[in-house]
Amino acid sequence: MAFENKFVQLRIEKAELLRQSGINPYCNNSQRNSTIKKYINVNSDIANKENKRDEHRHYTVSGRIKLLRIMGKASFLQLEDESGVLQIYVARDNLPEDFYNDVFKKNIEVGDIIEAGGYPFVTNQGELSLHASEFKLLTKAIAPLPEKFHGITDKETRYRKRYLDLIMNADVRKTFQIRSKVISLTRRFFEDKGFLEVETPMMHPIAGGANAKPFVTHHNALSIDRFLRIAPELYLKRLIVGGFEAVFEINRNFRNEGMDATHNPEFTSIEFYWAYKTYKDLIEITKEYFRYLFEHLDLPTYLPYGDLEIDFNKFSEIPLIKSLHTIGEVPQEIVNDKDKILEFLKSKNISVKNNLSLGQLQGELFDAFVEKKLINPTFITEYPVAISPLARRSDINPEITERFELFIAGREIANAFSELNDPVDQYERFKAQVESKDGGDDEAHAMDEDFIEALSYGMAPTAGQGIGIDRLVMLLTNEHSIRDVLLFPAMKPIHNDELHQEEE
RNA sequence: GUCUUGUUAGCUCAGCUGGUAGAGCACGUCACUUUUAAUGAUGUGGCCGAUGGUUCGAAUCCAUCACAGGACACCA
Repeated sequence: MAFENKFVQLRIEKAELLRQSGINPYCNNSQRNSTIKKYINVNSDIANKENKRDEHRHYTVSGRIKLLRIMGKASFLQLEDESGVLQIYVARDNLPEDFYNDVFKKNIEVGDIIEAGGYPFVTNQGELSLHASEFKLLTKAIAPLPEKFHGITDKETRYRKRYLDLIMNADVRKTFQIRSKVISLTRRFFEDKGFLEVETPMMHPIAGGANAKPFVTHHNALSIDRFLRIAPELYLKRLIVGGFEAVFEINRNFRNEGMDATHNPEFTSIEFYWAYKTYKDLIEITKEYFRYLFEHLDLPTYLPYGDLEIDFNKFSEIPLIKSLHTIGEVPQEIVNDKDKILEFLKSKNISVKNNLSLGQLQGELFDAFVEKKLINPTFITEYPVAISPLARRSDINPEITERFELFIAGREIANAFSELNDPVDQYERFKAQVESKDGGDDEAHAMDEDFIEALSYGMAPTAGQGIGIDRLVMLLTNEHSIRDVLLFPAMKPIHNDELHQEEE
């Protein structure tokens, strides 16, 4: 039952007492005329004034009481708004008669949202404060806040009740401010380059554009199932067919897979497509994009990430096959021989699925021996065709594609390629995917004939790229769980009956 | 999915080889007009995650389940 907690009960009683004495505990006529940050900036000169005060100035600030120290006839409280923290000095004799004793001391407590008006002064201890002559309760908090010193540290509570986490942990607010800035800067960067922001469907008849298990939903009026999109790729390419030459979309993708420190069922990515360009141009624009982000976020390009240190000035580039030997230390002579790779993997106790092609095995080698070693930003290029169903073949070597993935701190951050625009080749690759799907690979790409038809009308040579925004923000904020960069990460329901109610 | 560690008051945490449930903060009451996690006195507050088992007796031991953290696997 709601409100059964005894502390909540007590505070509800206080709200009732306030009502009875004519004070609305949820009053909304705020008179705020300054944020706390502005107050602190404007009054930074007070320390140098006579008596360390200026009674001619008057400000009204609002916020949540984070700390309260009642000392008889005077009290100090720490007030926090979005912009900062300010100490308020409240004394009995500066307020209307009986207000301090009957209202303030009895019914105001930590967690309440209040408003205080008064003049700036500096205390004996040297802290700029506000000397209150007006005091108003704006919102009574009936639930007590977590402990004032340790705050809230339990990760489960922090994720399930993010509002509490945000109230108690200023650095968490900071992380999400950076996240917001990254998205806003990303949008501006691409707009300034002449890209058009578009919105493509979230509900797809065929889950395409990536290899992943989709979520399924149902459209009642049409009696058909729809898939939450796993990637916007195929729709964005249709727009290139239609004549838009540079498009991007920043939005959510949904994948019905496991959850861990780097995977949430819904995650945010930017995908952009650029006609008359190749993956080589994407390497350049990616470097430029990172420079732009660091400059506008005002971040040093040498960033710590856990035990690692990442130099965002040091971008390097190496073909996948070459990286197997030079970075992964896989013997040079085996990397192009299926049987020798299988033998090698076996000797390293790495088991792989049966019937993998050479390209897939090279991918396995890369995952096992190279990926984790890529700390500074590294473009791995020239992926095998077998693991790149939507990428254009190299004109020089038809077994590899014009593709790169960007790795930072041992993690994939971006995936890009010159797009496959030969409709017949694309059709054949879909067919190969469908065969491996029939062979048991439930994440293989489905046939999308509508997309093939679109390609048939001709898509200009195009390069396209996807960047995982969540993982990028993790890098920039030194966070090691995707849940720490998602305001409301996916959580299992706490109670069993919630979990199974759908089945009944 | 596997392994592993957790789950005790609103919050942060103790609780040893099984023997009446503990502290700090918060909250109540009292004192205190320049404090800084204010201070001093005093008091209230528990389905010990859930269900079974072992035992004279379980927060503690065992099993199962739920949720969470970490690692691994999967997800190119």
